[in-house]
Amino acid sequence: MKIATWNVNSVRTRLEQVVGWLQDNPIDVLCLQETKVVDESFPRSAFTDLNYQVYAFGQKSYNGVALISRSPLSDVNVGFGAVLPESVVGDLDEQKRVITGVLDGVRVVNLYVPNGSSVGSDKYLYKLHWLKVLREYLEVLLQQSQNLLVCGDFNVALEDLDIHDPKGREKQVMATDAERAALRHVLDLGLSDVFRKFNQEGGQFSWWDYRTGAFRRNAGWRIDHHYATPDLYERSIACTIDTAPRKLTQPSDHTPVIVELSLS
DNA sequence: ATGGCGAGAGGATCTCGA
Repeated sequence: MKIATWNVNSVRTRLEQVVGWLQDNPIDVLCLQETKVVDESFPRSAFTDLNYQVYAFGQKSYNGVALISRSPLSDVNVGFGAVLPESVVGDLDEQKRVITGVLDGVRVVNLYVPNGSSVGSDKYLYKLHWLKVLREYLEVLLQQSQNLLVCGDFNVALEDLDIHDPKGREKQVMATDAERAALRHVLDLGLSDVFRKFNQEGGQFSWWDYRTGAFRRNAGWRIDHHYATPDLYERSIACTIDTAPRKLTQPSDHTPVIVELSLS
């Protein structure tokens, strides 16, 4: 089973590239983030024409996640509110950042973690709170299934190895100790970074700023991740970053990360 | 320290991303 995560920065603007990539890479589930479109306007037919199923959870202008799956998914649900009480979720589901479904006994959780804007800002505090609630959310999912693949745009670089230039990173959003601690607390539930099982090198990134020619300089960050529960982690046989879409004209600033699981 | 670039909404120039 192959699953990919890709922050496309508007699925409508990127539609031709996403469909083209899917034709070249016929994977089982494609997890999209930053679709930036309400569900009624999601370009479904572009995917259903390729015999993929579409499950979308979007909003106007911002955020938005979707699952594009070759086979129908079971038990699809959206938002933290699907499993957590309103007293915990509050208004967090107003931003569409969570969608999940099950394929062949694997629960795929597709996340778009808040960016956090700048350290100490309201959005930064929102991000830290969101990660706290994420832990509670995954804790409930783990009671239902021992096979979780949690992927998406985490907007956190866990190690200095995941940043092209970690100098001054403690003042930099996506790399502060508080963000790393919040994500590690989530992972302490028993989730492991599949990419690092196969690759311990630096210089391996999934996002490059549009500005200052960052991609040409490989001045990137590895912030798009696949995390797996122990059995799935054991069964993972590859995890790769495909930089090809980032080289196209008018690209997303992120590129796909693909995981392969051997479930036989 | 600041801005660089790009998308969406709306119809000039904002907000937001990371």
